[in-house]
Amino acid sequence: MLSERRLAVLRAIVQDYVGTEEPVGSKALTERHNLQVSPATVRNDMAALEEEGYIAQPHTSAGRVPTDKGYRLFVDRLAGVKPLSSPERRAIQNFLDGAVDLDDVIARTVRLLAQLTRQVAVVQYPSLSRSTVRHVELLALAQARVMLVLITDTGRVEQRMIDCPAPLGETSLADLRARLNSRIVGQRFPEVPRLVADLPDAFGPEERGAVSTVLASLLETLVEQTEERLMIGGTANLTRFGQDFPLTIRPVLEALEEQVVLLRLLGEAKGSEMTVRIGHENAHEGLTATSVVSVGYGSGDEAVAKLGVVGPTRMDYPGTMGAVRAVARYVGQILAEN
Amino acid sequence: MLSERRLAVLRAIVQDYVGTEEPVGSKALTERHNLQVSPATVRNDMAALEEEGYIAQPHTSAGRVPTDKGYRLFVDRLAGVKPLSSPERRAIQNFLDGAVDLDDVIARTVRLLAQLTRQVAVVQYPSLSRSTVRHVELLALAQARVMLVLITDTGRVEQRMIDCPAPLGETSLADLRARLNSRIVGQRFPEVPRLVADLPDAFGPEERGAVSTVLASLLETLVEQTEERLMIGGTANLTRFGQDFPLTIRPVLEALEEQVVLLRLLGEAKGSEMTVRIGHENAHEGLTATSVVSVGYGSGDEAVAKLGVVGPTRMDYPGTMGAVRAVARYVGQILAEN
DNA sequence: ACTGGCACTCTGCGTGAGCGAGTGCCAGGG
DNA sequence: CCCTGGCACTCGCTCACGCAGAGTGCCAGT
Repeated sequence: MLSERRLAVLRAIVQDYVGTEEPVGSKALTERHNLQVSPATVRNDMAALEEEGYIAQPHTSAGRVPTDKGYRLFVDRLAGVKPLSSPERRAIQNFLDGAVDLDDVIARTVRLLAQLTRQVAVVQYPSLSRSTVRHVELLALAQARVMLVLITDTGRVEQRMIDCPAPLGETSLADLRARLNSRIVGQRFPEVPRLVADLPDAFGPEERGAVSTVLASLLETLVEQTEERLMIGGTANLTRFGQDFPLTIRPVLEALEEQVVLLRLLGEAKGSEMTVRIGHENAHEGLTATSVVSVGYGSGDEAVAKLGVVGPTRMDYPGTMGAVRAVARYVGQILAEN
Repeated sequence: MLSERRLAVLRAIVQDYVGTEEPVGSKALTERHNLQVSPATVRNDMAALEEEGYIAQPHTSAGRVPTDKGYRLFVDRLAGVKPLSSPERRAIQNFLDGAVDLDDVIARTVRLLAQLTRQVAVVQYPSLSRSTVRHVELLALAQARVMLVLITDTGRVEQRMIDCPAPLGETSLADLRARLNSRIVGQRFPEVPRLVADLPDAFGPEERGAVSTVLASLLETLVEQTEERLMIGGTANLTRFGQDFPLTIRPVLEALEEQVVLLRLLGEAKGSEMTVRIGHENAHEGLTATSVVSVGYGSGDEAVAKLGVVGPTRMDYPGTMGAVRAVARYVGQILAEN
């Protein structure tokens, strides 16, 4: 168990390192933070912290740098979440209030987060699997061609073209539309297949094929579109990463383009809690030098999607966490108002 | 006027520099390209080319590097468009054929272009202003709440929520829907306002307000969504830019995030012709070290949007132009099939 | 248990020499 | 008139050297 003072030393190291981006030595520590002890004492503490794996020195006779484990301890026990200043809060609200539709909300959120944290922002579109159906629309485009439009409670719209095996009359289409909507509006996506299974039985034999095709397409849309989408912004902030560019930045950019990776990253965090993944905890080669701060957001009490930022492990955790949390809250409000 | 051989020297310089990324000297030139003259002669030619502003030397007694003007000449007169190999063509077709909807087509196109050219790819969504209306749908979500869904001939879907001043009956809504569609389906967006101007007159006084609100919203959607969208990919390729990273890559990333800038860039190129903008021709501070190769694409003879790549001025122009043109063609085909 | 002192170990930076690539110019030859 | 070979010159790059400066570890003293 680490003494109180050693924790204080670790905290000071993290804070200084985040600020200066340079290994921090014992003398500088005693000067900048009034620890009330001499550099020599701090050195002993640092030796102990290093022994435990919380800090490391890049080379002999250089200052110390926090390890992933050190950041972990810092985040878990030493740092709070720094609330935003009220001008910042006002700015968020103003910025988000101007949004006109879901795409716009997401786009604004990304820009906002990137600006606020000066890091790369990632926002997941509200997941279809957790949202409910608001409306299904069927449009006859041509003889045997139908367009399916699906509207969710979060305002997301998905469409799909369907070629039917046989033409479907206007009245049958209207009938199907009415039946579909009465059954599945307000329902969650995973419920839908069960609820529509027997629908073809309500139609005549010559139309049953077309109806089945439409339903199959609907289910397919539900499944396929459950695959989630992301929006990313603030990649220019990666240039503030460090100086050994090509080696650090390249894999990060590659990882960011692999949406699958990001989705897994966001998805792994359970529930809507704020989650911080530090360095190697990310289980992705390109991201071992980055931390991911993520949190769920949603219109109600439950999270419909996640958002977060990706930055160097050497980041301002309290500030970043504060910004992420605040933005998530406001986005939730905006969605609820819709 | 430059002699034939001097043009050959310029071509050789560009090709070598693109390959090696290092200033190229007279000796290396005579060795790699069989120019049939001695280094000394080449030196004289180089001096002349430098005099004319086509090449420059980074420092005294270093090799020569093409200037923007040199690249310009190279692109205009010295280089053709390199056609893709047939395996490449097949790969394009296979890759694009798997797309299920418009979003998917765009996403795949971006990845494809980025992979093929190893540069940053930019694809513009089919512009609403150049496309026609396929269908308008009106859905009553609640008493006085209507959702407007607009479907274009390129498969794009835009939706919008409308709060009406007074409830609009189901039959009136159906009536409005039918009238709207019969008037504007198949029409181009700019025509729409004229075509629907007198529609409210067909309704009774108590509904006219609601109808006007809906129409206003429709027109607003047309205007607002004419604002074009982009998809970007392959930013990881920026790391191959050069070694003085932070200074070159940062402004480029920033420019890429400013969609307005990119849209202007793509938009400036007239018609659907292939356009190459080199370095300072881009008229954007962050992009003076980059070239943009763009071309229009569309389902018919006319371009509905543009796509292109952004890369260092030192790029393989013939290859890049070939890839861009080929991809644009295939995307056009895919859209036409839809 | 903390402190002051001391010797030690590195990294980083500036200096200077040597090398090599490349140039410009000039005189000579087809 | 144009091309060629030769020659002196200019720089940028790399490496070795040396010197500070910062930081550490350890030990003896309070």
